[in-house]
Amino acid sequence: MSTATSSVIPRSMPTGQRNVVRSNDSASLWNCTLSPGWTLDEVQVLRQALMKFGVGNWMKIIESESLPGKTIAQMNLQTQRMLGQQSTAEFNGLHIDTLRVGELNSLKQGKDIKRKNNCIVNTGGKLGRDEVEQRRVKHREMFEVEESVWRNIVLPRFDNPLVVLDRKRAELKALKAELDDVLAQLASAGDECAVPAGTKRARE
DNA sequence: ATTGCGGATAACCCCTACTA
DNA sequence: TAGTAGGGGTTATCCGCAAT
Repeated sequence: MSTATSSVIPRSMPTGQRNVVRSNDSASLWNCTLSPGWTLDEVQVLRQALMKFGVGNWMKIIESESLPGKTIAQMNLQTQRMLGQQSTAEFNGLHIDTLRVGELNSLKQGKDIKRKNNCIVNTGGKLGRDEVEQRRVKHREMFEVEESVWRNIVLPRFDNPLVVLDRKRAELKALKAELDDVLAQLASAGDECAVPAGTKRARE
């Protein structure tokens, strides 16, 4: 079979020669289902949340209930992916568009640029507090969006699936109790209406 | 031309140590 | 306690190549 092309783009390799689906490609996450972890919508919500609350303010994002079920660790990892670098401290508290930083990081080349999963990782020693602060000031000048913009960002709110599950369990428990009550009433009513066996047989 | 296999690579997430 | 940095395991996907 000639190499079949498809509009489906592999998520795991967004660029390159192999962005086609061949007949012998297995049914897999990228051509059948969403990958586990993050959906595109969730990534966009996180991007908006970081812009609104600032990088690193995970508790505010959790309290906003815009990303139910996501842990701080998951959000931090996804932020690293969007920024294109592992170290996020230098963006802490900044209201930035993380994908804009990520685009610039993706263009960086050089022998001192070490990447892991497309994220630039630290190769030198850990940055000192002063250097982190210097970088933060620089990033604020370069990337921070205007306050009037991030203040007006409205995040979607979703029910926490765990809360919904608990609510449904409580509902189920109440319904079972109600059912038991009704059955007990029926049994009680049945006893009261019960016709002596002999009488019934005589009527038949 | 098509199919199947297997090594290489990427994506995702967990875990732990550490810091403030 | 919250957050950061980094290592590493698991799984999916890519892609070359041999066989049919």
